[in-house]
Amino acid sequence: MDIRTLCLGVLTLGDATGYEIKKMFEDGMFSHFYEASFGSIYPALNRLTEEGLVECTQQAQEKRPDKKIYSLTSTGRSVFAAEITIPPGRDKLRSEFLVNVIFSEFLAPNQLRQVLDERIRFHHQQLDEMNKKADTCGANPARQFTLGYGLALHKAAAEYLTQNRDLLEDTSDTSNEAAE
Amino acid sequence: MDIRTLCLGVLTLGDATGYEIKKMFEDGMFSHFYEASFGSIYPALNRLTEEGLVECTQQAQEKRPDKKIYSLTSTGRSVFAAEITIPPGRDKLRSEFLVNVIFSEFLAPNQLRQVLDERIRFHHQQLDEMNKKADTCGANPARQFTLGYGLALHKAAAEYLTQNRDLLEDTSDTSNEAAE
DNA sequence: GGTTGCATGTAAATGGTTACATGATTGT
DNA sequence: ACAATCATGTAACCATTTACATGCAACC
Repeated sequence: MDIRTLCLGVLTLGDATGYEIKKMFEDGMFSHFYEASFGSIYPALNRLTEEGLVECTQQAQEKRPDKKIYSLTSTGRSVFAAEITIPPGRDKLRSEFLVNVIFSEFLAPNQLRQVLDERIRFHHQQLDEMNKKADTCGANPARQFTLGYGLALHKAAAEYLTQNRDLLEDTSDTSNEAAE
Repeated sequence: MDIRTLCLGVLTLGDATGYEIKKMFEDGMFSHFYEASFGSIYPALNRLTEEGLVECTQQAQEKRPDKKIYSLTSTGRSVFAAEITIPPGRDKLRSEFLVNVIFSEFLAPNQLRQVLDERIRFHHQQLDEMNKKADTCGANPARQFTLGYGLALHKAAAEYLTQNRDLLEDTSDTSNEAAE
């Protein structure tokens, strides 16, 4: 699944500009499980327009570039509907954090502590953010579900890290003794 | 963090061939949070050899290509040690599953059911695999920790999905009534 | 007789990011 | 004064995947 398809998906929720779509990946709905930069979104929208899957109505603005409001065409909608029925592939994850953990013997104790502190702080921050969003998303069950999913996982992660970090940190402490 | 660095990391654990490194990403230690194909590993090892970060001793084999056993040089080890102290970037995730969930109104009820069933099955399978590995990894606290982390997250995910799938599925059922 | 495992590699295509270019407005 | 927000876009670069090429051995 590429950015092109994701853009179609976003537009099923209502018309939007490229800039607004970017925000969905930055703060919005998708921010927790997908990323996309301007450099991929704008070309995607242009290509989708050429292919007739979206339409674009230009809206002149005084001192800024014209705002280009994209909307899904009926072709676009059915292309997306077809795309979304393809069984989802595996999640793709790259976690530098877990690489750090696996190779934590290479880290000084205070560095490891910092990495773990920061990670736990991050999970708590995500929990806060998601709790705030939970009110906003009202009666949409899909958004409630994904938010709940995010909450459940960040909570589990934060708890695991808090409760088990000593497994990692005790060893670095005792490695002097253990080596002797 | 690129495959090059990951290869250095793997080699800190002992000498290995490209083929063996690939297996680490397929079944081994890294399989749960990183992926890599031959097309990235072999060129990475060649480049690392050119740069003097790894060494390669060829081992002739009768009816197969020579086995190339790579080992870390001291330069390689210190380059890796430096690399690993860089604070980890954010996890990069792309979850087609969650895209499916967000846009689940586009799925027929039985398709959605299948997607959720499959996902729950997947988490249980991962739990099984990790439980099996837990015995194998003996006294290495870093591996125990990452495995425990994986177990905690897959468990939380499986539970959340099992307990809350009706949030998604009830709506598709009642959408006929709600629309009327 | 077909698939899996062993073992290496390359070339093309993919799909993205980063950095640049432009520029007013609003908030700190 | 400086950063952030709004708003679009391009070009160079990057890392990686996919598909191909080779080929025997062991298992089912």
